[in-house]
Amino acid sequence: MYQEAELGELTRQSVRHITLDAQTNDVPESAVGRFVPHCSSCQLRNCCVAACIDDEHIGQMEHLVSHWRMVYRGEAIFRVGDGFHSLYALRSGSVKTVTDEEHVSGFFMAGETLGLGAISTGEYDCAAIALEDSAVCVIPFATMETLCRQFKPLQQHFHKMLSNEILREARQMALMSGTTAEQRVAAFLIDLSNRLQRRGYSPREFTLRMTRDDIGSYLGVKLETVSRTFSRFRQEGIIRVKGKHIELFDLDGLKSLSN
Amino acid sequence: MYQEAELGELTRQSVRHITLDAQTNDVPESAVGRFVPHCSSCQLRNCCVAACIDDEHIGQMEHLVSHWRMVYRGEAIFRVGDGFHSLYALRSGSVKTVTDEEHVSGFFMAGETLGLGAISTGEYDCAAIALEDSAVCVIPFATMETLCRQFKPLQQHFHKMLSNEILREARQMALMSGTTAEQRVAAFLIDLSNRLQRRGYSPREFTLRMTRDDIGSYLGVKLETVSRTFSRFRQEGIIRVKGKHIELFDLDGLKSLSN
DNA sequence: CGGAATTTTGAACGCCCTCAATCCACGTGG
DNA sequence: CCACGTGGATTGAGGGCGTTCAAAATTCCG
Repeated sequence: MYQEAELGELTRQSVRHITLDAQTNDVPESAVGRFVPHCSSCQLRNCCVAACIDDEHIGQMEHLVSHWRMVYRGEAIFRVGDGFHSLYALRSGSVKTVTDEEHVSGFFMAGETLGLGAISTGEYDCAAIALEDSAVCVIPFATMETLCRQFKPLQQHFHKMLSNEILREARQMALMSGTTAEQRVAAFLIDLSNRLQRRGYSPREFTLRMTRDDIGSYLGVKLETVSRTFSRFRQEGIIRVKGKHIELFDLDGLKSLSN
Repeated sequence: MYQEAELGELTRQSVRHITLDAQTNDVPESAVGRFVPHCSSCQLRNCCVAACIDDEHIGQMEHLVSHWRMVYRGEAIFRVGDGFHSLYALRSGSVKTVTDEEHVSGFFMAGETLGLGAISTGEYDCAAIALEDSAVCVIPFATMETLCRQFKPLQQHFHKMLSNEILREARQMALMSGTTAEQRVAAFLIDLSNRLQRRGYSPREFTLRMTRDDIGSYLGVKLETVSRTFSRFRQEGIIRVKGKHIELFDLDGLKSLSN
């Protein structure tokens, strides 16, 4: 039995502690939890920023995360051009990143980190938009650098996180160069399936949190092409799609299509 | 007056010091300079790994670079699957990176760093092939991490280098999504022009070190399309191409075409 | 329950790819 | 010095895949 892919327990039991920010923008500001979360008891500890720290030192990592924050569906964690001060570790929910020119550059789920592209310029190069109600841990970057100088395992893990983002994008570039729409859509579904499985969800049945337009933008094709490809896969008995709900009947078939 | 874009002086005056590696592979091994290069007197100091270090501490950075190495045209600095131990700072010449599936993922010139994608997995995810006779500084990664824990400016600069690579690829992905072949080729030429200008070369006239096939793979189009686009630009009086030699008559025109 | 947003499906078009022939630059050897 | 070979570049013709435009169906959400 797999757990349902929805807003995690952790965030919900803390909702009563939320304090609303007084200086709000014209845009409705998200609720902000001012209580420091506990990495040591976090369910995501194994796949998150602190994945490298052993039990002995995990206590010292609590300083890494200043607080956490709720982001409701459609709201932005950060926008293009915002000053960069923090990384964001996604605690629950899912998020897309979008460039200035409306190009979707990535989809993120629990345990993954947002904002790595902003380090070099000092401002975010893309906007991070919640695809469903989500919770993020706020990691002040200055603190991260300080701790990285003190804890070698954290430093090494952080370097791997950065490098991994480079790899992810390199793979995406290769995918978008010289492949058909069918291959891209198949690879997209396989990728989602893998990442959900690693988090304890079913790899064969899940809910797409993004629109066809988002998927198309991410894959470099039009939304109609995504829809048509889904339909073709369904006619071939490989998948079942009903709106955002999707079932993968033939994972191996999809994998062979993605090459 | 711009200097000619060719093998730099620095490497040539050191050629007499080259010692050939005794344990060579079946592949002819490149010459290896065993003498530690001097960052403090390097012409590339401003754009390279040690760009962040002030005069007071530059002496301590010499330990960062263990030695340098010649790589002749067509030779590999590293290959896919090779164990990752070092980063490579390109000292002179130019290099392309190629994935397993023959996809060209990047072109590099003097001062730029190769191998950042290998940190996360411990092996290189692409091959680095010299497009002309080139020289690279070898930077053992363990040393880099140690020095990053000791020198905050170096740590910050290194993080920016990693982040910058993320940005570069994100821009490339955006370029390859929803743009015409014409826009891609124009953007490619503008990018090359900018990077050459920053290095003191002419932004309006230079030599393409890579083939049309390389360019096409990098941009996600076929080599014939690259050739045709060059020809069209020439007919419109925007550029002049003769083989690998290229002149950009109308930089502003190209820039407006790339959007 | 109602209206907007999203998705699906159809038909025609166009950009880029494929296949193929020719041309050109360059290095090699006769 | 030129003939020759080879890899790269150019150009043409035709076809296919994804786009564009459009309309209908469905889903989602307040």
